[in-house]
Amino acid sequence: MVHVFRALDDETRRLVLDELSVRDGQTLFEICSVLTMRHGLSLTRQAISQHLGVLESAGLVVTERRGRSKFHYFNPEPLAEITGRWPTRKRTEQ
Amino acid sequence: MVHVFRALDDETRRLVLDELSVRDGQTLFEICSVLTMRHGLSLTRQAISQHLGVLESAGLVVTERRGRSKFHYFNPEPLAEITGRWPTRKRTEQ
DNA sequence: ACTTTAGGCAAGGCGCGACTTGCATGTCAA
DNA sequence: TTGACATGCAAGTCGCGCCTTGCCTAAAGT
Repeated sequence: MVHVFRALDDETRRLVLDELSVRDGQTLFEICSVLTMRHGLSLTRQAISQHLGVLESAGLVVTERRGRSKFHYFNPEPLAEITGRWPTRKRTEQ
Repeated sequence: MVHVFRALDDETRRLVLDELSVRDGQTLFEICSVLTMRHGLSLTRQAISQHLGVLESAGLVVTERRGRSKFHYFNPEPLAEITGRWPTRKRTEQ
């Protein structure tokens, strides 16, 4: 089980979440190609796969397998832990 | 300049923000002792100092120096980057 | 059955971040 | 000014995370 904060501490994983926000339910290869085309990333398929594993372990991505394809969906629920941990207020006067 | 996501990817730094949320404007030694007492941490003063440096570099902590003391204040503003990056909606149907 | 396609598993390299140790700087009190 | 207090700087160790390479499993097409 990977912590949400650690999952978000990587620009590639954040870009993956960006992409899934635009178009949900993409496969590994689709994510690979769109990351290469639109963001100039040159990573191997395994690298992206490991990133997706981290995101899934953190609960930020849920998957569904159909045949030989695996579809990835963005799940924003764990983000609530971040927004709820600290009160969003202005700093107090000293 | 440290990224907000990286600054938050450390339980010690998150505890520091927790403590500053409870009582703002603490010095390095105060943070050290309260982390040791209340959270069972056994870190050196330098370790905590480096953590505070990361938080300050990320903009999550602002400081003010008076004499030989340095006071640390929690600044929640950078957290907006997290909450604003991804839409908080339920996942679409496939 | 054979090939192609989509993905998984495991080991290794490599760099960076967390932490420590030691010394230096600057401030306040007596 | 001398000593104690609060913090800063720098080098070094060590573990872990990111990425690659290589091989394997399984589903679909022909």
